[in-house]
Amino acid sequence: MNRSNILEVAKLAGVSPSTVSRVTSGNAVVKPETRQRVQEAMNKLGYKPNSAAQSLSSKRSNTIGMVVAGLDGPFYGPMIAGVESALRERGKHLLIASGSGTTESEIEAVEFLLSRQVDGLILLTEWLEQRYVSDLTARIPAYMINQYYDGMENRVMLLDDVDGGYRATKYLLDNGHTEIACISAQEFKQDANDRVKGYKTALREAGIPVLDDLIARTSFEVQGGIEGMQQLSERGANFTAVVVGNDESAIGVYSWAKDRGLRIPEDLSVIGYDDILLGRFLTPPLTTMHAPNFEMAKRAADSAFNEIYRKGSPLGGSFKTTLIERESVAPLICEADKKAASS
Amino acid sequence: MNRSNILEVAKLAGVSPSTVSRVTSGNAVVKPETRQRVQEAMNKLGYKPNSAAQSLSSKRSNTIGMVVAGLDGPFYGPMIAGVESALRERGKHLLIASGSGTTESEIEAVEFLLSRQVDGLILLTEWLEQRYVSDLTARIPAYMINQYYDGMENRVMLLDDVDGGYRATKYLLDNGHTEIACISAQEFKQDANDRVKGYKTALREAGIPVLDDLIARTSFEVQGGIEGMQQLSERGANFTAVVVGNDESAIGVYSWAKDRGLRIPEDLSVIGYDDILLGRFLTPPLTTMHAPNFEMAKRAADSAFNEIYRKGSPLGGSFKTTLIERESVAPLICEADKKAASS
DNA sequence: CAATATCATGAAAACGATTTCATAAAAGCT
DNA sequence: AGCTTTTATGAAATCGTTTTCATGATATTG
Repeated sequence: MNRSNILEVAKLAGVSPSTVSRVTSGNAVVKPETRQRVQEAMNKLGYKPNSAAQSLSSKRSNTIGMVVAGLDGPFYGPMIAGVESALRERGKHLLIASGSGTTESEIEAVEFLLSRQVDGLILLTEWLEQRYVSDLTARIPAYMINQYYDGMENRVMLLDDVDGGYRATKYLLDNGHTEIACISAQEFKQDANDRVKGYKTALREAGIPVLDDLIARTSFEVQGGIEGMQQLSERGANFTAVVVGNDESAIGVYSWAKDRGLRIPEDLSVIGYDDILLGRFLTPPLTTMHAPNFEMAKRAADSAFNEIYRKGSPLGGSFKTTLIERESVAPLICEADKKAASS
Repeated sequence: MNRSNILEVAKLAGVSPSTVSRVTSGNAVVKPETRQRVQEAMNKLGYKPNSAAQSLSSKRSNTIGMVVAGLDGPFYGPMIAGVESALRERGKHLLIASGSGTTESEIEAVEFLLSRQVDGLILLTEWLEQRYVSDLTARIPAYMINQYYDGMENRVMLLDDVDGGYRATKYLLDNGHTEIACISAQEFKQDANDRVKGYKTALREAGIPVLDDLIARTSFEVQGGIEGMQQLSERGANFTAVVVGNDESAIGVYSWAKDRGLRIPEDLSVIGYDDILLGRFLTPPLTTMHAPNFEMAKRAADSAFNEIYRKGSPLGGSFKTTLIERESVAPLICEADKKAASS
């Protein structure tokens, strides 16, 4: 298979193995004509460096590990794709390990990757604790997507969830709604909190009092949407629109509404968050805040590459959502007013 | 980080490095009390074998490569999860590379993995050609999921698509439908062909003539469903139910139907294939044939492990779909008849 | 033009395991 | 008890690179 090694190449090119190594790794000066000869020899032999030997010798695995919280969610795909493509472009490898909804499983995934001597880590986790992550970053460069930890601002790709929540709510306000509910995930979730924060800000800014009764904290799953609506309705809350923490739970809201004979958007306007593939095919198509997941993942990978293999400085990033207008939000009042509001 | 090496462990345990190696790799006899001592030494030092050194020395990477056709589809997640979990349980690693809808990109992904010296390959590809795959399997053990290639029966995890297509159609027939259309993907797709084959068999068996006008071959994407319906309608075909090649294109059918004011299932019964997450949340929830993707992927990994690391013989597998009854199929005739048919 | 700085390369020592071969000790056999 | 087989271990070679150090050749400088 990979028959030829660096010695054969060296012999054929009439140089020493060291020189061949300098050519392949690219991080040393080689006289152009020598490089040329070596390259020809490599082509002729179909030489590919043995990566195990490279890793052993250089103490680098040329591999980045990625830990994802789970693999069945709708947005892990694009994120993995983002990291994979960025890394592959640069000849680096991606090792994936997935958790399964618990802190322990995520830690186990991290340790598994660590034992494989990855050069860096990209974390797309949900349950890791601040303390653990702090310790971890002392051992290895770790980049986080959409999860904030103290003291590592510059290795975090952060979606501006406050802004996202704010703009989602604003869109509803602009459509004439004033009684707006909010369903989001648990209090210990940073992103959930931020989205709620944006929701509150938008309301206050519009001079509308924030009522705790209109806020339900459940989870980011389909079931969370159902439970959220359940809670709101048990409290006897009145609202014409709801800002949902993510698209998956918006599906739950749809399902709850259907069971109750509530029409969307006529009886209830719904705005989601994430922009998952399927939102477009719900009935009605879901209006949502698009999260640039692929881009964030790509940036995390770029950033990791840059710091780890190019000795650049760590580079975080802040990303904004974009409003995707579809059909789950209806203006509360007449057309004329709507135009006035959006202008 | 991974400070300690095999020598330190050996010294602490009072044995030779060879013996430590025999303990860690587990494939040699070591006296129980010696093993015990070595294990204690390893624990005390927190020793983890350096996998690069292992690979270099043993000419094994302990890594299986997986090539997926893309990363955004709804079923890659579960499949990757299946492979990942099976491999991790056994201490092996998973390297992923993804294609992007072309033969070249898939080949590139394979070669990338090969250059990383993976010990085996799991292929979840769509565009690789018979010839290439034949050559490939001469170089490295490769397992296929849901894709059949000549001469490698025993390394293929095959979903019985003929049976699936048959049963989907049968279900429609049992519901009293006799004018049943079929939408599936291109002729060069094995799985698409098989599903159509099952459809035809069921029809014939029921004494219903198979009409080419009722069969549209487009693609397995949402757009494929839309185009399929378009074609059927342009031909002026009459039908009360449609067997769709997969759930994604069923979404297309839904969308086409909605645009035309066609109600599902009152005006048109639809049955899908795959059982993607979102089917449950469509309006109406999609009746479909569940494909055991996670299990197939897991089995592929088990099989690869067994052959590659345990010198077992290659092991293919055949899997059956299960009918998931939801609400997109309605009996064509009265309730009494339906009961009679299903009994 | 000598003295010095820079460049391009080679020799050889790691890197940390696995594995073959040899051998001493223990067990089995007649 | 002597001989053979089996079992458990160690010594040493090996895997294919990278990298440090040394060195000869070139270029630069006052």
